[in-house]
Amino acid sequence: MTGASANTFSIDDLKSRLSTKGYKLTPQRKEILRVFIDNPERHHLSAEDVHQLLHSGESKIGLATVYRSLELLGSLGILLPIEFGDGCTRYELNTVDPTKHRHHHLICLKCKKVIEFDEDRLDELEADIALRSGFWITNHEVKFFGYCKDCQNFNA
Amino acid sequence: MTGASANTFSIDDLKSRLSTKGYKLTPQRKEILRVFIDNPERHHLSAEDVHQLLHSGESKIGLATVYRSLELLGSLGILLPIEFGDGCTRYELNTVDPTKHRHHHLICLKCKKVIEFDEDRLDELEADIALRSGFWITNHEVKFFGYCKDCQNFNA
DNA sequence: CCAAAATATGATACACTTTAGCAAAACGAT
DNA sequence: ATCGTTTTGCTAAAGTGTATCATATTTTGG
Repeated sequence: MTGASANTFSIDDLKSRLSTKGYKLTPQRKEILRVFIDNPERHHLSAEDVHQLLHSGESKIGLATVYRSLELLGSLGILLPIEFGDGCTRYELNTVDPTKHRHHHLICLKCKKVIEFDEDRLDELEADIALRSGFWITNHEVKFFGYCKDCQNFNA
Repeated sequence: MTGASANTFSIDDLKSRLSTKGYKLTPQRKEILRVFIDNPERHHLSAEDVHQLLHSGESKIGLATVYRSLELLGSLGILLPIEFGDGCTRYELNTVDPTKHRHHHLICLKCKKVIEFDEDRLDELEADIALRSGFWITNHEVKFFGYCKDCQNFNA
């Protein structure tokens, strides 16, 4: 037990996932994954965010490496990319258990606040769509747009 | 009746929506909306797409104006912005009837094909989330990622 | 443990989408 | 028709992400 919750990935998971696909375990990749593991409250991190967080320590990982590593970790299913329409791709830790329900995002159109909502309820719809379309669905993404409690009084 | 389906916006709708908010009706804005109305089979248009389609005619509308108009039409609820993760914001015509169910998008991770699925079934979930979070939800967006019929045999 | 082969990194230049700034033109109300 | 305001078009520039390539590191096989 290395300290990570049983619900998310650990550095050990990283090692095995990399090696089975022929990728190498480098200190940079470890550090980048650690940023996500060690900052459970700061998810939705962009490449620039990760780069800054790393450099606030004593790391000197190049920005290009951050971009490449995030994409790699995404392709391994360790991170999930999300787009909030703010001009950059953000990532969050995936859950280890693939049967686990996903969460949705509510995005305030005024203050840009993003809050999470822990309920899925899309299994039935997903199964139906897969059946009718012939798609093999591997993931889904749901976003609700609107105005949060603090902002909804100020819209004409 | 100007020829547009009763389900989508017409140039007349554009005029009234603009004037009630103090915006002006310009030929550029009319032409840009017309691109969407006249190309029902080509939706999911990016600013660059619209610019190209306009210039394949005899129009010489500047790219910056296209960007500004798309954002304006989006804020008026005439167009809906969508992000497919291909590096640009795309737009599609909104439906006039706000109670009309929205459609979802299935995105093939291999060939990048986007197909639409005409079923919503999120009303209950949306109402539940609105109640619990205090959000006033104005829109939602659902995307399913996976592999289409043609591509799902080639993934290890 | 060492050496060779393959992969990864870092720095920089580059591509691409989108925004900002400003002078000139166009809209619409009087 | 005139005036005030908005809009356009051009161009420069910001910002995110990718390509290149020499150098460094990891892994594998001896």
